[in-house]
Amino acid sequence: MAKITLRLIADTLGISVATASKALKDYPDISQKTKRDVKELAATLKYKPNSFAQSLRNQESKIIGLIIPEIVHHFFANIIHGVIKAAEKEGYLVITLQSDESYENEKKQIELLLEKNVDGILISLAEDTVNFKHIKAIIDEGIPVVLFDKISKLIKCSQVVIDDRKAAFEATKYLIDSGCKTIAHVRGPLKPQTTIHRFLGYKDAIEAHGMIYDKALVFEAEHLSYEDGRKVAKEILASNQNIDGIFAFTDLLATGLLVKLKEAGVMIPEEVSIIGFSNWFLSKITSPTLSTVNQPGLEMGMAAFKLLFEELSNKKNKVPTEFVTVEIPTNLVIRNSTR
Amino acid sequence: MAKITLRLIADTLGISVATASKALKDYPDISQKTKRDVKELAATLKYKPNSFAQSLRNQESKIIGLIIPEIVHHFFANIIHGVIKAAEKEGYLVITLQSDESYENEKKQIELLLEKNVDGILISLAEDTVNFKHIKAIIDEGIPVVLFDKISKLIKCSQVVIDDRKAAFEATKYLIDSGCKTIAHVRGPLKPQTTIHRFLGYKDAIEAHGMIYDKALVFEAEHLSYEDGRKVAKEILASNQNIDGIFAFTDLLATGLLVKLKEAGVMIPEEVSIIGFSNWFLSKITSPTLSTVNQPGLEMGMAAFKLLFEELSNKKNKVPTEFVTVEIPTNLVIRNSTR
DNA sequence: ATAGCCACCGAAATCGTTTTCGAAATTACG
DNA sequence: CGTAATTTCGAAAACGATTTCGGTGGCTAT
Repeated sequence: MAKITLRLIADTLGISVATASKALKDYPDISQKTKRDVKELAATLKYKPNSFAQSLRNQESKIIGLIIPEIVHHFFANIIHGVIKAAEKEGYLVITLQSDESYENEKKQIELLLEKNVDGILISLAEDTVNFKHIKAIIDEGIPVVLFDKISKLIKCSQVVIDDRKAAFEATKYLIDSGCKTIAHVRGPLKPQTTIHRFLGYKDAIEAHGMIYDKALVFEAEHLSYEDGRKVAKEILASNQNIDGIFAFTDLLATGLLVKLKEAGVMIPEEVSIIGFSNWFLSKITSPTLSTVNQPGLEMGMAAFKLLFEELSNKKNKVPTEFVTVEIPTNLVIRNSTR
Repeated sequence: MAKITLRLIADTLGISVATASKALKDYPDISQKTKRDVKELAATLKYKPNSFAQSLRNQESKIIGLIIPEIVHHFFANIIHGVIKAAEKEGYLVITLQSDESYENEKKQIELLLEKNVDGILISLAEDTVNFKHIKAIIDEGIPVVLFDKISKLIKCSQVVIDDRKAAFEATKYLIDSGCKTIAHVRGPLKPQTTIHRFLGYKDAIEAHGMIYDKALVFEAEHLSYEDGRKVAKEILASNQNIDGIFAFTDLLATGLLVKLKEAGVMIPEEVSIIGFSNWFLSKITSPTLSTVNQPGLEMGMAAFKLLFEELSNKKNKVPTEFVTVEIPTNLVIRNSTR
């Protein structure tokens, strides 16, 4: 069976390709009858315009790229879902790529996406990425880029973030308000920029409530893993500081802390309150269930696409885009690991 | 700045577009000098072939589609990762779409992918999908399709699966071998076809080891949720059957069971052994940690792409493909919820 | 009859790359 | 020197859809 092209439709109807094309797109200079005929035939033949030809002609692919550090990750999976969902609504499809937190991969993958002529790119920066030339280069080429979550203020483009500092402040404040007197913070390694923000939020809250910030109450986990949560729990137990509240950098750490402390006979939350960060799936199934800060991945993904979409539309209409930074609100999810 | 096209390169070098094109692709009928010149200029101008034009000419997009029921899901996230990884190696990019377990969405999304002229499609069928006309239709159109995980034997194409029945058999056998005398099975709703296979594996194992299959030991969870795991745990407690081993349809159910039983004072695994299915992330952080069947998503994703890639290559070389069903081996992961 | 004005339609250029086929230029060889 | 065999190149035809810019032909108004 032959391919269904405009040519075929035109020939069987005895009209020109141009007329057929215009009929399908409701050009005003085509008679009603011709339009009907063309549309009918197109429908019965199940004509699908060849996207390559369309893209070549219109210089747009209706495909966007999405680069994230890690796919198998509750938060990023939510991001992917949000992006795909929002994109589908506007007729865009999404090519997803994983950078593995590597700058080199990130660079390579941007190339791959550009080779496929995606209309725009959504990126959450890899931990390794300290140099932004590769991002700036594509922006200069006129390809719209929107950054989300792992962003850099040094890059001039629209961004989607949460206010880590404020969220950390709220979490710590909750511990204080619920009666904790000696509150520890378990932070992550230096690499993710969020580490410092959440730490500062913790410090802000301590100091804003008449308590004294004490360096000895800040513990560092080498990796953001369950195992390292357990390790830090041991340190906390050994430190003999009467800690009765812990704000952990992320749920996974918090879970490690929680389980290890429980194993050591500590009552959660009666003796020690624990609050995590991200609201991963697992926080619903620890025992006790984990209080945490909800980091809304779905909303962030959707917001990121919307920004990109606007920029794409502006570009088509030759309207300049002014870059904005959208902040997605977080919220405390109080469960049973806090008083 | 003007676009970098072959035309531009050809003009500045005073040669024809045809020659420039051939020089870049090392055609034997181009002199070394010309090749050098063209390649050099292309490099300094950062020439990137326009993929639309290439696709239009070559009738291939080097993009494949991936449709899964749910992105935010540990197993499927692994699948996505595997597919993307394997595809990237062969120069393919992946458009991912989520069917939300809906047949209608699945149909629509296949259309979207076809409109974008993907070279092939990878699908894990939605629960709602009982009719396979839409899949057969695209196969008949000559678009390679590979099914994985949620498959149907009624569709003639390559598939990637695990042997649910065998895996369930092994899991139940482990319970028996470790001394359990009264083993319950918590199954899911009827919709996922795997429900029946895992149930049969359980039954096989019971009967193969001189035990008597007892319907009263099979509990049905309405949804595959943590909450429903807890609900079933209550039923189990109320049933007074001296159950000392449970094989659950999936880790989430198992976790609900585990937590609720523990809350009720049951010692895990001393009094009741529990084994789940899938080896989700959460099985590493329950307490006790959960024994389970590892369902290797990454490998399945990679295998699925490889099958598709072979079929794509065959198609290019006009070699017919014979469809195969690849079975990815599962393995027991014994942790602390079993004796 | 001529001009003016519609309503419809189509030829052709364009998007950028690939590949066939033939032509030109050069070399080899009897 | 003439002919054959190589090299080396380019014109042109795809691949399909879109859109501009003119055409027709038919009708009305003067």
